[in-house]
Amino acid sequence: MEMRPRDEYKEQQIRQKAIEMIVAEGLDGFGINKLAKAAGVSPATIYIYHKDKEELISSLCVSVAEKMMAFSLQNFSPDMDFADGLRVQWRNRLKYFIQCPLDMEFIEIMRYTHFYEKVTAMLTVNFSEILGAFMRNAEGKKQLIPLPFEVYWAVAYAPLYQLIKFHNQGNSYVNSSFMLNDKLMEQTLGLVLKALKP
Amino acid sequence: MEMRPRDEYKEQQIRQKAIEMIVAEGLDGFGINKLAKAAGVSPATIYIYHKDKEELISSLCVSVAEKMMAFSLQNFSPDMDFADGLRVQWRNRLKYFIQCPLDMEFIEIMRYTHFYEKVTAMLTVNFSEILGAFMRNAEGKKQLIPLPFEVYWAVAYAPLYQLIKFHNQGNSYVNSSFMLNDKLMEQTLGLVLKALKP
DNA sequence: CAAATATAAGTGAGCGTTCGTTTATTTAAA
DNA sequence: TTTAAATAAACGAACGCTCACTTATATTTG
Repeated sequence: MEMRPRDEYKEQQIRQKAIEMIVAEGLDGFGINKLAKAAGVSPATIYIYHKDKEELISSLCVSVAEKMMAFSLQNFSPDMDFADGLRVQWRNRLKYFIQCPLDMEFIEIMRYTHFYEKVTAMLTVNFSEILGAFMRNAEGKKQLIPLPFEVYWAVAYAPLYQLIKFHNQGNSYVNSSFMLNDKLMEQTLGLVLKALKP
Repeated sequence: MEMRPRDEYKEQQIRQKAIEMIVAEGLDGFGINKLAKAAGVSPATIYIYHKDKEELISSLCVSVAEKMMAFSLQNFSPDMDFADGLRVQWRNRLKYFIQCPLDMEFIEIMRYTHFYEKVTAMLTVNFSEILGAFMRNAEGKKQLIPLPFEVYWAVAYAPLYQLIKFHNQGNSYVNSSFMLNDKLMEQTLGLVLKALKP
């Protein structure tokens, strides 16, 4: 006298198709009934796994952000040499965006919605502890100019994200077909290190 | 036998409240009936000035982008010295975001919707001509390392946008209250110039 | 110089549709 | 048989948008 087990594949499809739909059509083009059709389930099935639309999207944000952070910190330690540590982080983010391009775009869309507060709250804990420590260590070793955290972050990471943006939208302001590769990343990282080293 | 003149204030209110609403609640929280109430007009009045919801939003994107570009190119010329030219651009963008913070956030929200294609098309024309020329001139004068346009852009502008982002959301990953000011901007610009100069 | 007229601005009510969500029922594993 | 998963159908609410109508203004008319 036991219960019928959940079909994990269905929940997986719901999550996958939801991200695809939001990336393709934006948050305003996203709907529960549409999602149900795309995922091949009944609308009511979605409500077995999620309280409501709000909670579904929040849940997606959190799980994607967790995956991104796990990627980002692979083979990384706060006491690495500055140039090595920054290179590892850049490589990890590039690897993540090549392996999960939809996730990257999904997070960028969410950044300007009220959902992002939950992501920020999570990222703050980890990034402030680990990356804050990395920054302070590098400063101590005289491998990094002492800077306010925001200035450091803006110079150290924003250029990479901009390159990824150009890549994702397939073009920049002048090139009609831009593709990010290892050589371009390495060149940009070189400039950033030049800026940040004493 | 003449006509009743349009009340320009009404159209102005429609546009203003639309931007406020989208910034506050996102594209999915935006609606024609809600907008009509906020602007103090009838829903039907909106359709005197705009074909439909799509055209209204497109029109907002274009006019905001035009205003932003006009700001951005004030007192700027492609044949300025590199450091001076870049400083003028940074100052202009900062001035714009202080003077029109809603516009800035509006554009950022729109960046990840299908409306942004129209903005990109417009920006491409101007930015590629004027800023492309600025970059080539600076290279010719040996004031800028020769770089692919995307790498240049990512290093030269992305850090400023990141600082503005931190400011707009009121906090970064570690600071619970971050405010961008001239001194921080100048410090960051210094790093960027260091990276880009030969 | 009113009063009448023509024109377009502007509106309230409500159309048909789509939305997020729920209910009544069936299906499948234990 | 029991339990929960899963669904098809349908709900009220909210949506974008339109229609029949009123209001305001510039001109023409007497």
